[in-house]
Amino acid sequence: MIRFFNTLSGSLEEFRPLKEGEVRLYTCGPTVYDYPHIGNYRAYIFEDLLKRFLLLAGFKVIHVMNITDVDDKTIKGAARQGLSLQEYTSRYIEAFFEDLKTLRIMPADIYPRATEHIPDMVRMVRGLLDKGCAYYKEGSVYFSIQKFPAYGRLAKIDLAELKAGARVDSDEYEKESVHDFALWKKAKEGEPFWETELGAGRPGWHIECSAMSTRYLGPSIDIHCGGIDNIFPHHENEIAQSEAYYGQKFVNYWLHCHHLVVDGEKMSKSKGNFYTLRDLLARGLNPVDLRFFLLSTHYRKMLNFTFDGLEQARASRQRVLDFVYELEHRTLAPGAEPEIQGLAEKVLTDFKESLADDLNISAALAVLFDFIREINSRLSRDLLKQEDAVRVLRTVEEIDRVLAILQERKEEALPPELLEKIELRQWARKEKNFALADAIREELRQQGIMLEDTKEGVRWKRIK
RNA sequence: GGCGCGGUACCCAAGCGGCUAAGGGAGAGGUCUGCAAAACCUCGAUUCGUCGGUUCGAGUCCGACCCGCGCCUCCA
Repeated sequence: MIRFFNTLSGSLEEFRPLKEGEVRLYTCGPTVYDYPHIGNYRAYIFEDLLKRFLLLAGFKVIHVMNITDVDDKTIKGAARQGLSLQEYTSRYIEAFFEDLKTLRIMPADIYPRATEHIPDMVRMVRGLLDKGCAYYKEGSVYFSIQKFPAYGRLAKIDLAELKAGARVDSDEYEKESVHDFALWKKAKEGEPFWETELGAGRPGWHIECSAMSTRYLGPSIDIHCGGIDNIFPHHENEIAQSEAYYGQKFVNYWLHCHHLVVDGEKMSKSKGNFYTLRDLLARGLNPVDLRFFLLSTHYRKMLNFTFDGLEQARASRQRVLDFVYELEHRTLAPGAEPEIQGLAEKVLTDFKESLADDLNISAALAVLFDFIREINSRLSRDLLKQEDAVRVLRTVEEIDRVLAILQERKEEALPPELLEKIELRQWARKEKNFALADAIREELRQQGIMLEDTKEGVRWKRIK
């Protein structure tokens, strides 16, 4: 049984897709006004874990992720640099896709862009106006939350308490009630706009997700994800629009990822306390280590980013890599031990079951590490045969369909002059000229190559 | 003020009423090795923010309190 924590009910629920064996997944994507920071990627990596788990569990997954390429920030950014909106955003879109690849995040099936779905949004806004759930005010269209009694259910916000008080709304447009939100914003001097039946203007932020998710996934979908900060008002508003328009339940399971914090404070653009993936790559970080770091803490738990934490993740992942390396390079006796097959099967089952429990990654990783220790132990006692090693490797690779933290298959080639040095060192060792041998090893270490002497011969790996 | 999250070993982190409180990192000792590295073995919280309560039995449920954080405004 698969269980997820549904923000809507505030509790764990058994997961049942609308259509047997298929999952319709919508995840809130980036607003492409800048390079995303690694906090943003925590959310995308959580969604990647979810998706990969569902695939491993045998579901067909239809995944849509939007790209917000028109909003206040993109408009401002483009204007500042004297670029067209499209020129400005295309850079960041490209960078985003590059980052996804770097972090081994599986691509969505469709990446709809707001600017390419204006008609869908207009149609919805028109419909909401017709139903009396929206109104015009000085050329803009607003959703009237009074017309949607369930408003506040997701965020558990009481409308009465939302009244006037608290904070000042920074929106520059006029509306009837403070918490009504813009569906369509009237064109402003010097800003991009679309000439539509609603008048000249551009869409509000929330409507795009409603329009684009229903466009590709239908009016009701299985899972909708995002960061915890999207709950209110973004997702609350999406529910209001979509359900008011279609008259049926919009999303069955809302899954939200907690924040990445740095020094105990939320990482965010406005606070300036953020790192982009590029920042970290420039520091020599291995992106897959970052992936593992972001992946290995449960998605509903706040994660504190520190370089020490990153180092711990690196070391932890290295243990898995060393294990795989060992299995691939050890010379073993032919045949198979009887218990290995059962053990491998149990590991896979336990791994899946752990994840089935609201993506309990800690438990899942514990299964993997227990397995590694068990096999290593047999390895050191010469209790593993050739066929066992193959089976164990296959199991780890199966697990890695979800984790995606293993080394790339291709063997990296070392420059010939380095290979020559390794040869020379082998000769020196044979001659018992250990001073020379150690000097060469040290020299290679300086160049980021670590040598290990094993019964099977020398092997090298990159450090860092 | 309202809503919500977290406080488990030196660090990260599972556990959601009951076998000896997972797992990873770091550390200590040992085995192997020319030396390293990796791996293996052993050690490491009589204790789970504090104080009460419920229970035969509580990190695990209830209450109060302390500490840290998030949302209520664009934000993953």
